[in-house]
Amino acid sequence: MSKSETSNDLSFDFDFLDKLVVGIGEVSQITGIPPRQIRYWEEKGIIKSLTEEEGKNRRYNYENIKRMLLIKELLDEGYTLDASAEKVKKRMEMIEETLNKLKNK
Amino acid sequence: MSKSETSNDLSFDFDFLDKLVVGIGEVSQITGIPPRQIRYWEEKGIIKSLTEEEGKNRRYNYENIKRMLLIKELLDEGYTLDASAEKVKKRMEMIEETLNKLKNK
DNA sequence: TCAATAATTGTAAATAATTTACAATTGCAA
DNA sequence: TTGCAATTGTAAATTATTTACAATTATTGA
Repeated sequence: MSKSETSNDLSFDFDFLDKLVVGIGEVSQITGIPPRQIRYWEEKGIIKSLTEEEGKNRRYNYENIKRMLLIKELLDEGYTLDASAEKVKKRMEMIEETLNKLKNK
Repeated sequence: MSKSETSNDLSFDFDFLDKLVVGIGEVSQITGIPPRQIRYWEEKGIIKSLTEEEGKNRRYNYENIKRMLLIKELLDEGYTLDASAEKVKKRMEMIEETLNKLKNK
């Protein structure tokens, strides 16, 4: 069975995560990070919205959300924003690797 | 390690799916179903938004989205909307069972 | 302590996206 | 061709988000 077909096993969920794109309000609900703070992080270049056009609503994917959650954790641990962002970059690579392994299985 | 802690294994993704809530625009992007059609299905009672207050924007969870995708498939196969919804109900129970097994592992 | 910088927060005005309601259209089977 | 299911169109009102400018709070080194 192809990865893109619907099924009740787990292969579908990875396709789902690939397609998943949400707005700032949803990200805020999911992560507990206020929209204002998300915009600030983006302004600083810590995260990037998928939206290309100016003035349109921001869109984030799973990787973005994951990144924000990790940064939030590190901030709580006492790291600065820049240090957190740096650490997360490395951590993201590990996660990405894990997901890719599972996706191509 | 607790299920709610962040990690680079998969247990996190289930927590993520639990928290995932998206608006109608995002659902439309993810599923390919036009917002107008999603509202129509809701009007008919086929799906239900999480929003309690009238006039506020609709919110959907993972189960809702999965349901819509399954209905869309069955419609393409030639089933009526009501028949699709009925079939999906049973299919959802199987999926729910599978997810619960994995969540509590 | 004081100044400087980092991080966050507040908010008004403009714009984007969604809602409801009423209506029209399309497809199909009896 | 009639009837019903399913979908689609759209205007006006409302909700949510954006940008821009500014203020506030926290931390750190002199």
